[in-house]
Amino acid sequence: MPELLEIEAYRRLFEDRALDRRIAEVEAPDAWYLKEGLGADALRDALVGGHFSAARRHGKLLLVDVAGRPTVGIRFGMTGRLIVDEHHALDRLEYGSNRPNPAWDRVVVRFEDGGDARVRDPRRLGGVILEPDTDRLGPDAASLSLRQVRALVEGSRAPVKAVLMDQARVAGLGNLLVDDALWRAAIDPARPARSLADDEVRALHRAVRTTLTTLGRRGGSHTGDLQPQRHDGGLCPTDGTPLRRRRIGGRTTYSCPRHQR
DNA sequence: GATGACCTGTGA
DNA sequence: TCACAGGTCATC
Repeated sequence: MPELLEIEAYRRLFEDRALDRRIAEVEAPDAWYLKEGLGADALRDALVGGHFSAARRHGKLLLVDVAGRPTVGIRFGMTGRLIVDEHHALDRLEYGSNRPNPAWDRVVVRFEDGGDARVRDPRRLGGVILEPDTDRLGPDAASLSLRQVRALVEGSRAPVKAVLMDQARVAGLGNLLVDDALWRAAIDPARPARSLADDEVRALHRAVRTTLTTLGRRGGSHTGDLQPQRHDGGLCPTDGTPLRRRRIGGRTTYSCPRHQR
């Protein structure tokens, strides 16, 4: 599913290929996909005749600026993809369908030059918003400071995993990235956040950075060390211990009962 | 803060 | 045929 790393890949694709092209037409056949009262007509009015001037990202939210017009926000849910002129940002998407099916195109922006940018989302869990509000998102996980990690875990008795996945506290981390980061930090995902000692907070901060750079280099959230072991009988890549499977923060969680404490 | 609903393709 | 995947939101 798209987490911070995938959205960043979408952002780069958009920046590389969709900027400064005059928008001729907008198709939004799925009214469900337009959020917060936005209608197909309003989206069309906001875009047609303009051009995209920048692509930004905050957590898992992609923000595309339109020169002199309102910004468009795109959320990709867990199966959403961005396609520009038949170019995909990713080879495959974990848990998403990798079959091409134009019926899953929820929003298509056609450029005057004949190309287009489209959001393809089989499961319709994503959505497009006009002038999205980013105030309710925490700091972006890609530039998280040690001080911010300290503030994050301070005072919360929720499982540290739930805290890391709470987009209001820190934006961009999803189930897979969090499991991999906690595995790297050797911290049990179920630990109350505020029970972390200072050296564990440091380890967590380091682990989030390492996870993002390492998996980013490998090509996405699904390239984690834990990923091949996310199944019955999966083993810890460090010490070979059978992994534990639980539900924490409402999500399936894999962790090593031996070295994650 | 935890839980279930939303949505639907996939694989057993 | 059905459990399962999980980002987000409403509700408890």
